[in-house]
Amino acid sequence: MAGKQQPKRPALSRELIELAALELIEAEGLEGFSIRKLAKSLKCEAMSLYHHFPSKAEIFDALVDRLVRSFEFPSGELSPRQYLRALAQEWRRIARRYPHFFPFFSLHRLNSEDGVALLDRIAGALLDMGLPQETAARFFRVVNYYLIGAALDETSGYAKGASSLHPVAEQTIAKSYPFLHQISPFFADSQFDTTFEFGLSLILGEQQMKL
Amino acid sequence: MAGKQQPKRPALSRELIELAALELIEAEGLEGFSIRKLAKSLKCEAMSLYHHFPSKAEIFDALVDRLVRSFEFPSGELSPRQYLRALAQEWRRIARRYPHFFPFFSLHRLNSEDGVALLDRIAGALLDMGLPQETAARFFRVVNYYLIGAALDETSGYAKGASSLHPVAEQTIAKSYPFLHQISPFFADSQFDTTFEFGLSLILGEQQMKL
DNA sequence: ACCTGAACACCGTTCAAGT
DNA sequence: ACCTGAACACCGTTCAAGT
Repeated sequence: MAGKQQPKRPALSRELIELAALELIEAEGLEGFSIRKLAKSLKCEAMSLYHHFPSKAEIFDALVDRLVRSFEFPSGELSPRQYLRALAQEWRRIARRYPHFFPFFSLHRLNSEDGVALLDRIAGALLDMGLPQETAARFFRVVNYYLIGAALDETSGYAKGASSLHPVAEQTIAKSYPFLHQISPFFADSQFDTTFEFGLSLILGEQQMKL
Repeated sequence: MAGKQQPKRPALSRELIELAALELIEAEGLEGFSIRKLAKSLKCEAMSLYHHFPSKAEIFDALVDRLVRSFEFPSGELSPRQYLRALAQEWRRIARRYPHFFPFFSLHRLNSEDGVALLDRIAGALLDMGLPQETAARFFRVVNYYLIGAALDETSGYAKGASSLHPVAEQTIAKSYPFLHQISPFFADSQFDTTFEFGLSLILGEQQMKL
């Protein structure tokens, strides 16, 4: 009724741009993402986005923070091991929710305000378990190394990841690489959970390799 | 003496191009690399490179294979644990030799002929230790996850990696994030070796977390 | 066989301008 | 305040051509 004309689309906002960016990345991959495509998906000009973010890097930074803030801490009465397992599974959940963005996320230092808050809370949980500072620090990092490697494998690894342009055929492996062939069934996607738990139980000291 | 004119520079070859590419990547970073800059560093036109490699992706593939072939297996009388430690250190050596290229390397499946040969040889070593196929397979992957996470941290992590564009100041951490502040001295570069060995000893079953 | 230069379809970003 | 369009300095790659 008002004389004002209705806009064809909702006004842009950081929130809207971030959500569209994540969607685009998950649809097209990190390489397939561009500011210009993002603008198209939002039905605006590429330059309009610069009113809300000063650069592409700032958009990606905001996405890292968004993932960080989505981290949900376990609640309830949990033993230290149960708590650590829950943290690990939460990490995996985020990786699997954003498989294409995850490599960027995991190579990024978490030294923004949101990132530091997350790290501080995890550090607090480890110290709360009674671990000495040095042990807590080293263990924090060791578990993190494992989670990053595992999540990268799950999201961009064996089956889905960047392949060689000249991959060796399965039959060639069967014929010429007998050791790899013997163990390769356990490298299937369906084996991920079991392998992940195995490694976690080694690191958490619930089981020990006999070598 | 011959009538033939001397060329201003040696003829291009895959070898020459690969070495120059690695040098450029380590000098400028993965993002800073381009076919055009590579050509400039070789004093030729960008298009000349296409006579030797059909695409940029093929060059990167060749670099992955080059790193794979540079992997040196331990020799001499070694216990299983010593052998595994030597493999881990060799992985680290390569990561540190090519810190800028390493993230690309570690996100790439090793399913080229050279890659598969490397994986097969490592698989053979694990089976040789008497590990059952399933254990060998899962352990292979678990150690690999750890090595990838650790090497990424060492080459592009805490101190050197892609930072937030709005990093939190050290003093702010000291004031507002007490848990992180307590453990952060152990996150220094100088602590890498000790932390790395700690995690490795957990995974190799030489020591167990008490939680 | 080996290399070149112009051209094409993309990038991120600057700038000056429009409402 | 919010958005636009032309332009700039880059990309990887195709194509037709030069020796």
